[in-house]
Amino acid sequence: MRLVAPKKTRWLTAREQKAWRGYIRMNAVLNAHLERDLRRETDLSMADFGVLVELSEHPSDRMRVLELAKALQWEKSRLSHQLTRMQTRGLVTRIECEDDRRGAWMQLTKKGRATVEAAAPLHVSAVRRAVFDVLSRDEVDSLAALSGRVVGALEADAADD
Amino acid sequence: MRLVAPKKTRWLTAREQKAWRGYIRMNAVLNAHLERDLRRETDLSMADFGVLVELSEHPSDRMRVLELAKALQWEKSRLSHQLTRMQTRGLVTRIECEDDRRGAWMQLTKKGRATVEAAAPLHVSAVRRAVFDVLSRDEVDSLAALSGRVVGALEADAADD
DNA sequence: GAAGATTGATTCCTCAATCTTA
DNA sequence: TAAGATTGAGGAATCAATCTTC
Repeated sequence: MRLVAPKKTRWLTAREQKAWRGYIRMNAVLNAHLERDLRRETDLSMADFGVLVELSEHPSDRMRVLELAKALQWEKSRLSHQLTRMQTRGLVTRIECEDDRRGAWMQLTKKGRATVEAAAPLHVSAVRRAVFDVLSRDEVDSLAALSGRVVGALEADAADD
Repeated sequence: MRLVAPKKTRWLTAREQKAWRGYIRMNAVLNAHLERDLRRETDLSMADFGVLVELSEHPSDRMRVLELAKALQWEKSRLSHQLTRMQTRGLVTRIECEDDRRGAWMQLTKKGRATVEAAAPLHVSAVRRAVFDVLSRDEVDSLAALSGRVVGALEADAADD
């Protein structure tokens, strides 16, 4: 026998719904826009670009696979498939890891670095036009703050396992 | 011969970078979390759920395919494939359109309605816990406002074609 | 057995081509 | 010819299973 009543659903208030639907829609529209733009200008997907940027910001243009997966918040198998494809395109190479022979380093190639350096300004411009030219200073700060809070809470939860 | 110097890239300022990276990460983390949660609890993907919700909010639980595509901001072929799968699972049915024989209505089945009604409270709770329990009133309003602005600008641009 | 990573099957998304009716 | 919609092929993402080294 149940000792407590089933918890009644707390639906979203009108203002919460407005925020949530807005966020969902911004996501869909913005992603689609940036993806198309990047593909048109550079022959890279956002996924490709994300990997390249991450690598390019690390010492010697290289990272351990798992480290990269964590940075991108990707499943490791997704990353593995992605890296295989990028390898055949000559954007990255796999390097054996000396001290831990299970693991591997992913290294940006010359072509990979040239590609990301060519793509970055174009992508930044697209982001600027779509987002930062449109938002006020306060809105920008608020976006940073609220993103940090949501991510922080979720990661704190995930730590309780 | 070029008459103007190549436009120098206006990189993101520190605060803009913070906001942008935060947003990207929130996206990744939040999507992954909500997707997993919904799948675990209901055997529905976010894509499935989105379609069901949209239909359930329209008169007679039905919509024209293109109308649905626009509401979800999806490519029509993606939607078509998705609907085919959902049809085989018995969540929706296709109904011929009387006045325009090219088109079709998508109709929520009984099972579809039951499914979305069971899933909705669970999903809302997940969203509330991850987002709205964490944000202040001002942040919620700001999220709504900034989303609206970004979407508005992008759609205004798209109209210039 | 667990950690680091890959593979294969399946599902899902995108692009271009197609089909039918307006 | 265009609008509403589907199809098929190929590329990308997920899940479970696997392989190797710790």
